[in-house]
Amino acid sequence: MRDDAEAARTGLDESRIVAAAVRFIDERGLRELTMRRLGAYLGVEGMALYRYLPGREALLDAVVESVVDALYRDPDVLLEAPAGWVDYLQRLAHGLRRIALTHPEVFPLVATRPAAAPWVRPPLRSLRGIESLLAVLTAAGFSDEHAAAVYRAFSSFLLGHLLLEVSALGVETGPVEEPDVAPAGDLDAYPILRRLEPTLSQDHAGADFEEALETLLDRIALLLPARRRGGRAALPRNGDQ
Amino acid sequence: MRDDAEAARTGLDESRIVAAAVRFIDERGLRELTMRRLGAYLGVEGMALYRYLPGREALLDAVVESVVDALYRDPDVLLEAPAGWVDYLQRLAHGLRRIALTHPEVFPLVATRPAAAPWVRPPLRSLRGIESLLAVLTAAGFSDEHAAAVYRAFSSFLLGHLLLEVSALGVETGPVEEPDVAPAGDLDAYPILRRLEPTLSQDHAGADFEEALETLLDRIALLLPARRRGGRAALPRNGDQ
DNA sequence: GATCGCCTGTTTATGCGGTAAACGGCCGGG
DNA sequence: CCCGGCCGTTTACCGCATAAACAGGCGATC
Repeated sequence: MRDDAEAARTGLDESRIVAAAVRFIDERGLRELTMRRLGAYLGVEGMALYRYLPGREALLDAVVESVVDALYRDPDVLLEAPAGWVDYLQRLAHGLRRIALTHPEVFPLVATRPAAAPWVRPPLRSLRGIESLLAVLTAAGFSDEHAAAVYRAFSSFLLGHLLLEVSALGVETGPVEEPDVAPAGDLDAYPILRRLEPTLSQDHAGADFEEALETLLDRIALLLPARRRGGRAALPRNGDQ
Repeated sequence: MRDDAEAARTGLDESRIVAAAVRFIDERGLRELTMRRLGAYLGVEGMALYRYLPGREALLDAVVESVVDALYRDPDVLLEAPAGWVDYLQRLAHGLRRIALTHPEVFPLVATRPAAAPWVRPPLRSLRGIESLLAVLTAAGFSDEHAAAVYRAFSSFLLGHLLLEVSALGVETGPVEEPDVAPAGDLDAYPILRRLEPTLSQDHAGADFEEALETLLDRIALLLPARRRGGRAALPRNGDQ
């Protein structure tokens, strides 16, 4: 059924399969992903994938790893030679945010798939990435305990903000949607919500992310002895409305 | 096949089904939940559930709603008559954390299921809850924009912290686990990780949550004119190590 | 250059999942 | 006493993940 011309284009391979899965999810959503459909997407029967992957779960793990590892291939992020811990955390945060926004259908997987070890905190899932983060922090003068605390705080920050940002993009809604009665028409019982609805619908994701990131960095800087803060976290001015 | 004695215990009902689903998930995990299995759990054929629910998705939605609404049935949370916005946010945060820890297998559902409206930010999923939150904030003197900003910041905070806390409980791991070679034995390539592993494995979730909550509340208080802050967010002392 | 074995993708088959539709018994009102 | 409707059951369908048997082409060996 499948002959020469097709076969040339085919040429399976784990990395090709995973890349196709990522594109498939980006295009059609995670819930559409099926072994058979991914096979068809690659011009192949579904069962062919099992020659390269043990099963569907392994495929999803590989998808997550592939997407997260893009951080270390991104020239803008270059996590290996950072100019100080602040710069490092900023690049890390922006790099992960870029990944989340590039693959909004994949990101929930990055965020919620069970981790390899209990201390691996999504969305920072790569051992190499965590090692690198902790190395930068301890080199910058954070104690082991503080480095661990920063890692925890940073991962919570990223998970909360990015998961909410991508979910606001309307990810994962089924194929056809039912406008039902009216879009957001049942707010009559909730007067404040009704009044604030336009305000709530405004997109502040970028600015919120930046502001929360800066605040977190300031808070982290306070863990360091004053002389090593690099100008960060001077006395906060009060009443800045 | 199923006769009198059994039938007496049966007596289906949407709320009974949803409650059973919550218990089922708590006991066996989300991935074990199946219409047929839930039926069996209730002493009934799987198809019987379809008389009360349109389908599996609707069941999951109802599970989420049921778990979240427990907030408003909890006498410790009493969100209707709060003593000030700080107290309100603290009760809300602690109430949700209690829910997350009581139903760790359900919480990822609360956190990631597509919301009814784009401005509904998990894990705060109930219109009533959001209305109440916004009412308290605006009554306390926050502008509409600030109230919305607080809502956004608070939901990000809760989502990040609670999702990570429950996922650290080892939720959703398959039935049998493969210790494979050794538990966390492949750290040889990551010396800092290896050194910090005991530190990272310590459980700081409760203290981290409290500290991040207090910090967030301080930051929120700065949005108010100084006279309305209720003693919160005085000038932060510097260098508190 | 012919043969053989392996690598790769295909076919076939099993069991389970969600769900539609037809079914049948029981119960309360006429 | 009958009958309609409510409720759970049965039967049936299709798609999914996956195991296992299969086939064809291609390169290595003689």
